[in-house]
Amino acid sequence: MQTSPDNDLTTAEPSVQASSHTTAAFSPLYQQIKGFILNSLHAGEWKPGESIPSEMELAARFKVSQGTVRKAIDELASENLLLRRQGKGTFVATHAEQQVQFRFLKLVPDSGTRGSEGPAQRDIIECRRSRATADVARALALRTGDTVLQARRVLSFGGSPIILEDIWLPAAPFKGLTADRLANYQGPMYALFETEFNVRMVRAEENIRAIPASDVHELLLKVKPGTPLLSVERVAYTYRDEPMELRRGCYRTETHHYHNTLG
Amino acid sequence: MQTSPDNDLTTAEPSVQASSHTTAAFSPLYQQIKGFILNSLHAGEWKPGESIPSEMELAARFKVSQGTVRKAIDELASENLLLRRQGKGTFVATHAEQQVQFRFLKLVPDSGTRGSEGPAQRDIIECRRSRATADVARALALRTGDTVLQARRVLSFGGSPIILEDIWLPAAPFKGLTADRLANYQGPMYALFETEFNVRMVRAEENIRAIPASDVHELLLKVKPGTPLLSVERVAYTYRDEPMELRRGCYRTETHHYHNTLG
DNA sequence: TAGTGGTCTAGACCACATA
DNA sequence: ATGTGGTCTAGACCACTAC
Repeated sequence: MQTSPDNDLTTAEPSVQASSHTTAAFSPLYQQIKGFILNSLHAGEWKPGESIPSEMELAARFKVSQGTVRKAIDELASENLLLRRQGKGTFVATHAEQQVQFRFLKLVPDSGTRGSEGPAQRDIIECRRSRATADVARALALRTGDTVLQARRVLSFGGSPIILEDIWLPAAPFKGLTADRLANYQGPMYALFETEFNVRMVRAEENIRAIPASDVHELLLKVKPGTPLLSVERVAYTYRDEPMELRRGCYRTETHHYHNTLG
Repeated sequence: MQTSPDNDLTTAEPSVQASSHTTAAFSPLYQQIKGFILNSLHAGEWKPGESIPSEMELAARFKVSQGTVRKAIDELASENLLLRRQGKGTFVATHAEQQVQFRFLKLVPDSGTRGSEGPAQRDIIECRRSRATADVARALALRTGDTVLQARRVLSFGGSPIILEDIWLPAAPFKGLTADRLANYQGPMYALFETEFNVRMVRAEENIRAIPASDVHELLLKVKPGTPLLSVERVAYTYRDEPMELRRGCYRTETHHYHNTLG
């Protein structure tokens, strides 16, 4: 069986495991189901916040048992791509929820919890289209000179400027995003990407160093030149491991620290 | 059924889910199995590197189906406490394996892979018994003044001193560990803890900041005072979430960086 | 050949949410 | 009352490892 006519989805259905010959191309059924679900997520068929079909329905659609679908969903849930809610259904994870609001921001105040300082203040310093330099292009899998959107902003907590961030986005996937829209948007930036451009950040890599503050930092973060700052370079990826954002942050760590858990 | 006489284990068997009344004390069978396995690991019944009983045997022992045991083991494997090897069995994870040698060290060279600079050199600067200060006691869940083992060492890569580490261990669980033994031991420190003291580090929390180098750093890391360094404070935990090690590291980040993955 | 973990199924019952 | 995900079972077959 390759495809079934009663399947209303436009994408190709995963072919059922061929147990007649044990070649190297073997892939477990549940992995194929998982790949199919990933495709649908990537295609935007099910949007962040929405529910996906029930396990029973997916099982019927793929002509496998509920347990096999369950195992595929289990893995996607453990990767934070899906969210299971007993009695309600399985939902596409989103950055818009309060819980996962700061899933990618590891800087926390030394005392108190996040948010105990009141709401963060965000000041856009700069926002424009530009050309990718060699290192920006490499991080975003572009070519040098390709158009990118660039933004610079300062995040303040408790009235003090703590974070200076430079952000680069590839222009193509964010077609229609104006500097103005970015500057005026209130709310999590990753939520904007989801709702307006169907770009969901699912994973990120960060490289961290200690660097001395420059004149720019003195101006924007109100620190003396030479003050040690945490330099955090982040590349965020979407469903298919496509790099979609480069972010370079400079964190003041006199009153905050970067918290990490090692499993 | 509470316990069965044919169970040869000394520890209490998990009581089977009481489905007759749905109280708040409900806990799934597989969670109880998981707890039992955790107990055995904590008690040192199965040692790091050894295999645990097969799924079938555990299922028979607990009088549950293989699938229920499998789910318990699945979770423990995903938490890196157990390691499954198809055809061979399930093994207690260990820090002695080459793969997971540096599971807790996130500092990597900017170019090349870890180890491309040749083997790390470790120089013990100091190693002695002392009394816990207030902050050390708090981190290790001790009382101020309790005896701790303290060590200071420098790690060099490619001939350059990169890391200065101060390590504190509670004296009680490491009874018999002499400063001499620590200083002369070759190999991963966490492997020594496992084999000699049945203390396995399964999890750690790190708090990171940027700090200026002091005179001590100038002496031991060969940097100018004021040079930004990465300050990494780590508390490592064993099976029952007991804090067992406090480690304060200062990393030079001119040629290395701290790498982190955000899920 | 035997034993291990890995996949898959079919069906039962439970807990939770909603109508 | 119905539908969802959560747990548990019993059994089949496959893939890998070791003897």
